[in-house]
Amino acid sequence: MPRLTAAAHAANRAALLEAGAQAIAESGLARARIDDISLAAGLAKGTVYNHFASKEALFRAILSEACELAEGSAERVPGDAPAADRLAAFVAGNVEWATARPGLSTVFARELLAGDPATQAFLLKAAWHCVEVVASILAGEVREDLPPTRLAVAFIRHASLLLSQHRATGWPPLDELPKLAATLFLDGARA
Amino acid sequence: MPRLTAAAHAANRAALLEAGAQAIAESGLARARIDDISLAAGLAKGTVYNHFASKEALFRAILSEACELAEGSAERVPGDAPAADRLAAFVAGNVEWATARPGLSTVFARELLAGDPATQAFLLKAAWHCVEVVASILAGEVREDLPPTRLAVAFIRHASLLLSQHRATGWPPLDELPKLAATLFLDGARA
Amino acid sequence: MPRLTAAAHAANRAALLEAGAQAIAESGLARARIDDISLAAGLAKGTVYNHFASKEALFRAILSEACELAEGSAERVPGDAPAADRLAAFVAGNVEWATARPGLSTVFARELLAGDPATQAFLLKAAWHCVEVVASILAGEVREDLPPTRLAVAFIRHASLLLSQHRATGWPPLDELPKLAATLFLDGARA
Amino acid sequence: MPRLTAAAHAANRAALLEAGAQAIAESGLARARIDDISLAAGLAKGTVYNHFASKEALFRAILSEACELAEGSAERVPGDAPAADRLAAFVAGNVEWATARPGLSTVFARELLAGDPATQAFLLKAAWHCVEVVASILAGEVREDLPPTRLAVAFIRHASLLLSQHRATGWPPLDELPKLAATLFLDGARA
DNA sequence: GATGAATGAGGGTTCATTCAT
DNA sequence: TATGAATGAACCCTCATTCAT
Repeated sequence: MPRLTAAAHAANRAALLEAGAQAIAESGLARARIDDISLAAGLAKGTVYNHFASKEALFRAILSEACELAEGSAERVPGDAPAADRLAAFVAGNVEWATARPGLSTVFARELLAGDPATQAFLLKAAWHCVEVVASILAGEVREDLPPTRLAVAFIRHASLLLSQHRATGWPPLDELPKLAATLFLDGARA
Repeated sequence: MPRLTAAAHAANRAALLEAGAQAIAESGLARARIDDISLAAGLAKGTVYNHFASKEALFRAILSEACELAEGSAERVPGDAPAADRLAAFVAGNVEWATARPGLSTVFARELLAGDPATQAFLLKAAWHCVEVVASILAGEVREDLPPTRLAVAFIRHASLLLSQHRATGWPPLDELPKLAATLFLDGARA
Repeated sequence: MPRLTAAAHAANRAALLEAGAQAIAESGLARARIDDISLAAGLAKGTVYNHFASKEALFRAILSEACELAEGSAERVPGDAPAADRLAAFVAGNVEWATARPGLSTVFARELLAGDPATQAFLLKAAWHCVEVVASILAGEVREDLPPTRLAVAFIRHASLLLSQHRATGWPPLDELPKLAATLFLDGARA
Repeated sequence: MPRLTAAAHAANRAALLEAGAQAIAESGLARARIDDISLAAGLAKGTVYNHFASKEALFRAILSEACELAEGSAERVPGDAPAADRLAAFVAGNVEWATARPGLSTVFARELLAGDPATQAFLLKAAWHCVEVVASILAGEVREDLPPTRLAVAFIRHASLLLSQHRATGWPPLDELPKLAATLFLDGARA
């Protein structure tokens, strides 16, 4: 008989995930401090360990949550539209949660773009449905010498790259980003 | 101070840069240990501090060296060739030193793709000539709505992304990578 | 308060004492965890503190229970028998409860043999009747230069030592232990 | 080329062993603090880890040193004397270093008398020569039903017990302890 | 300049204890 | 009274940096 309602427990967990994502986004996993994370979540340090076995486990949970959001974006891609629109819809879905959860998406993007091999493998496995959806959009659409699954991974990372460039420089504007990502990838930048 | 000593000093510094790049490539800046770096360079821990004021300074020096190599690649781009070939030549030059110095290029790519804003700014400033060369190749070639300098940065990061994907998965093959990077970027993946 | 509740309360307390003794026997006081103890007793962590003010208090209660069992053994020593038999009977009584309560007796023996001075003083005070009974058996029986009370303490610890050696190595066999303890102590090991 | 002479290094190590033994004797392994130990040795906390991989490793080194001293006592036992005198000489040798190194001998005795099985096994292995020497003294001297090696272990622990009783109560006096230990064990306490 | 032992701030993790339910 | 999530003090260990040799 838990003394805490399931809702309260989930709220604490969510607060820790959010605070953890923000701290890790700012400082990286190694320099983010458990103490800061728990305080930012309005909890004491020890409470972190009631929810996650270790800092590393918290980190994995953050990545998993990001993957779930990405999977959600993949699921909402319309089935019957031109390839460019479907790709743009996928990106737009991701931009949406990335805007709502900047810390989370920063951590996700960093690991997707530059994480160590084990973490990248973890991400791709956890978000494999995204890869499949993108690959199915690309299949039949792209040059025959380009393997669709590889290309799907490249596209997802390419979109992350543009989002990170938006964050650093303001370009491309967020509302044009999905379409630009899709167009650049499918048709290139040539005039 | 005799010349030989100066040569030895430079050799030690180079060894530290290389060992530092490898260690940071493997473990990240925070987890790379000065002790391991100095040992891998065949020197004692304290010697690191005769060459660099701090771990952070060593890190900056590593990034600077990578930027110099990138600048070298930019300088060797032919002046009179189709845009795609010139872009590919720039990428090929970078692939070349990246192959010879995998640790160095891994650190460079990681920071270029996912470094914190200050580090990205440092890199772009140190390798600004690369951006200008790429921008000059793109200028007049690309759609009018795409700002060449922004696009140049995007291209450089895009090429880094493909190199990192090659390292993780073997695709794209190294010999096709420069051309693929240029073509994808200019013309897209469409069949 | 109804009788049944009181019985349940006592049962809980007994379960905590037994679980505590086992955990402390295995891991020592410092490393035994309240959480494990309460779980092993089929209760929640907080309940421990409804019965004992602190881990230290639980530990004292465990020692007290062991002392009560030892006192019981002392009381059942026959009054009219040769000294060796009476000593052996005392040891046999202790072996009996030690067999039934291995955790408890392990904790007791450890503190008796190697506890800090305060704990040893606590034990001797709580089991002083044992010392008196053994001393009264020894009085008049042993060499004049040996103070009976000191010697009684030595005998009790000596018997504990043999029991601990039995547990570690299987020797001496449990059924011979009481007699061996008494004989060794009174008559020595000489052929 | 070490910057520290071997002597200075050994002195630091010895200081840490002594300080560690004292701290562990007082508080037990679990409650002894590395910080206190290093300060008592006149060094900083981190220096402990230049000599020992962990608190546990320091503890093992302390036990090993005690075993070496015990082995030394065993080696100095005269070869041609009555069994009781040889046993007493062994005990006297141990009393000697125990007097000089009270912390060390307290830790040793605690583990010998009440350590967990793994630690007891470690001690007996490291001080096995002691057991052999005592067993060879006892062989042929004791009743046939008593296995000499088991009995040797019992004797060594019995002597430790008397030493611990001396420390707690002042009895037996230190100068009589070796003879008393040998006589009690061989001939018993009977008048 | 090179060395490497010493330093000590820093932070992850544990777990006895509390207290609202 | 029983519960168990929250708490935060405590402590081991790491490792960048210093500095005497």
